[in-house]
Amino acid sequence: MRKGEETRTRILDVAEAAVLQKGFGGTSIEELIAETGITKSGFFYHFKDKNELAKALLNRYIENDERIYDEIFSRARDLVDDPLQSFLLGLKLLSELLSDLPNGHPGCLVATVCYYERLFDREIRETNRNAVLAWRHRFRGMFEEIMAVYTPREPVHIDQLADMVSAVLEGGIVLSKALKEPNTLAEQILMLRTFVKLLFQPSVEVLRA
Amino acid sequence: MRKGEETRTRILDVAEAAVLQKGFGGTSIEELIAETGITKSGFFYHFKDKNELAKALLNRYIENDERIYDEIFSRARDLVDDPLQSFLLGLKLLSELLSDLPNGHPGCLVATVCYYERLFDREIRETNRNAVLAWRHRFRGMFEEIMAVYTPREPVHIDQLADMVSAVLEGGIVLSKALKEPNTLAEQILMLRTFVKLLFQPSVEVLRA
DNA sequence: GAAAAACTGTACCGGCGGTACAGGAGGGGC
DNA sequence: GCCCCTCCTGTACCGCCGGTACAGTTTTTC
Repeated sequence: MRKGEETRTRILDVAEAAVLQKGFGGTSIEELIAETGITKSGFFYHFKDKNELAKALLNRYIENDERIYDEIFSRARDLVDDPLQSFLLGLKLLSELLSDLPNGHPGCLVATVCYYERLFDREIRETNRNAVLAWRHRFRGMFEEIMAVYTPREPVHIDQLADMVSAVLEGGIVLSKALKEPNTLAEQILMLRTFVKLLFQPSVEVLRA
Repeated sequence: MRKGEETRTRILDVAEAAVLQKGFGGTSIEELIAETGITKSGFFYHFKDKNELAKALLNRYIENDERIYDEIFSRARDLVDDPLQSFLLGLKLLSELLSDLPNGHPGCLVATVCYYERLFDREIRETNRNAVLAWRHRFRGMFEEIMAVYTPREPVHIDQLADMVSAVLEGGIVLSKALKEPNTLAEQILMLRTFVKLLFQPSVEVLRA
């Protein structure tokens, strides 16, 4: 019971790194068992096929992802009262966390899955979709709190605004990986921060009035 | 000579659609030749291996991509004189073009390649990197023209601002695909447009003064 | 110490990427 | 009318990989 979990985790660790570098189709089971130091039979004891591995990988990734956002934004919430300032601080903390990653962001499994849709069953695609909807829900909640206090200087749809956070994150990851510039992702988060600031912060002129 | 080009193009067409749906690793040569109606020998006459296919695919994709941006933004340039208004119009045209795609954006090969890095040789990764740098260069040029006339309301690095266009595009594609909501991409472009507008347009308050 | 969990070993299948090589159809130039 | 070049087809083969099957063994847990 306990030992099994550990091996399973080790397989998932190796698999996650491999999949983010080579995609699902480019990652062979043989290579995973070689690196994990397990036999093929051992692998199939834990996962009945590659699809099941993908499912476990994606679920674990999403859980971890959610946990990180929970931590960052609840910490920002604790430090600052105002919802706008708290969100801006959260983005700052996020960008710092991302720029502290030594080799850059390893890649997002949700993006990997969406570029592999036809290879997986409906359950995985549904899980993936729900992960993006959860991001939307999370950021939407934050923008609702902000909009209860501030009025945006331009009309925006709140869901689209929430999605923009996810979009800049995903896009930033792609750029960072393609450019081999780890910092690009953190910089993009800060660009997004500038946008949110501009959108909600009363202008100097208004304050003067 | 003529016939060969045609077959080659047909292979690339089939391969591009397949790769964007299943990734490189998930796309088999056998399936490509089945759909193209060609034999395996015929395929290898045109491309000596999968890596060469990837190279041709990526180069063609990038060229086409550049062509589309050229058309859209030069058209916007013709219609409007002011560099800011011209860029905003370009984003509008781009979002319209994207929302007119019946099945949504099929996916970006540059993103696919960056999630497959370890599978390809250095040449392909370099090509991919240069494609992203070309986007940066393109949008940087536009923002330079804008900044010659307008002053941003918040301090921004011009390269990061240029990268944000690419980031929102790439991120929007990921979200659109994952959510199965074709419109999300177009909406994100318009969100970016709102940002650029806010960043450069003199506020109402200033105009009143 | 027994039962259950967590594996190992072996043998096998079919699909796929890739190689090799021989040969043929069709068109353009001489 | 012949030749050569491009553009393929056909056949045979290799080794890797995903996956199956299943019997046997070690390790953990209670």
